[in-house]
Amino acid sequence: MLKGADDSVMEQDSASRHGEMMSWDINDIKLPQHVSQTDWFQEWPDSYVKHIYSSEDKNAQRHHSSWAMRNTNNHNSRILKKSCLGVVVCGNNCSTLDGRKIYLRPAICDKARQKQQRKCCPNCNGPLRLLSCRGHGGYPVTNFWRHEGQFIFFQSKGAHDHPRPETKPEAEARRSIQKAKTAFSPPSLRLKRVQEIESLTGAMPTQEPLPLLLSNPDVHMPPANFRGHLSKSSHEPTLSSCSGQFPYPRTAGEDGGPKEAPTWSRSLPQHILPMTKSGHDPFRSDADPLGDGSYREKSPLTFSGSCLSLPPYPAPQGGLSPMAAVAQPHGQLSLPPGGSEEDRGGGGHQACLSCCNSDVVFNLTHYGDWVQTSLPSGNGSDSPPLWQHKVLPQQVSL
DNA sequence: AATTGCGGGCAGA
DNA sequence: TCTGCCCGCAATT
Repeated sequence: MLKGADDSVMEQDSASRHGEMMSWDINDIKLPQHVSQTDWFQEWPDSYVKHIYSSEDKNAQRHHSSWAMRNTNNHNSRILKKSCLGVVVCGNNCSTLDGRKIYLRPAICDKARQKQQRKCCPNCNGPLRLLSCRGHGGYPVTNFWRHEGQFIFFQSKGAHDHPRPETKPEAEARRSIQKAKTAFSPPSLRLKRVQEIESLTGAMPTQEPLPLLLSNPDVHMPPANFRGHLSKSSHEPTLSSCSGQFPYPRTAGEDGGPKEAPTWSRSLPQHILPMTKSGHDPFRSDADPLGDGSYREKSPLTFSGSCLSLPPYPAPQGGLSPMAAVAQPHGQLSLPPGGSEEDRGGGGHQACLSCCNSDVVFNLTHYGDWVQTSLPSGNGSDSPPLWQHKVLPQQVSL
């Protein structure tokens, strides 16, 4: 009987907690003031979810999202509204050799986005196309942020009907790579340098993380609510988050994420660059590789990290390195007929070096170098996970 | 150079 | 009145 009573109490607690967490709307005059537990920051909120973050949460303070969200004027200064810009895809719908799609992050600024769309697909040089978000009744998914006291209320309306774009750090890194590309020596010289380094080390040189976003049908993305089932104490320094799922846990049982992954989640881009540029970001490496605070704007020759590994040299069978896959300037690499894209990896490393865009190759190398070495504690806002290199590439799965 | 937030203004439902 | 969207501005990164 006592147990039954306890269960009843627990159920009531659960129900009240659920109500506390969910029975509000961002437009309510009065939002819950007594929140027993706040949520862990969600990088990829999707569907009609609500979250209550601590006002101490730096990500929440800055209204971050890994979706490309632009500010939208809703004529309400109390509620910040953002709408999704979708994802930039290749107009040729090209795939890399291992079947990945190109999913770039739309620039937030209109001007920058127009400029971005005039550029070419990094994989096939084809035109880029903005795939608009239409997940909210034909309109873009909207996110709402509202600061109330010690809490920051978040509400998402609509389910993204497009793949995830690369994250902001990835996009920034990609831009810096492109800058470096134009600033440095001509491709022929770079290629030579790559080959020289390879001959010395037996491995690709490490330069910049490759932020190019690719989808990999073979990579299973955990459901959107996966993160919600991680307990705060269960954070192993796993590499699973390298797939783009930020390993932030949410209070157990509070996940407001979608119950099912959207259909396109099977081809979600593989977010391979879990670094971010500021200390409040979950993947910021507090161990600045340079130790001088130059984390954000690294020299193209400095080491950085990501979670994507290159296969041991030479490239193993069955998997052209993502870099090599990306590095085909003329689109589909001419390959022996008959092989599937997944089968084209054999010798890809060298094939890449011999025929692909050496700029990209040069930037490819150290995917998988970074590993999460510590995990958030407390509310997660003060102790972001630390990412440090290096991990043997073999330890990192693609 | 790009992001972010704010706010004016317009149009359609 | 609400919503979506365009635009420009200023501060920040």
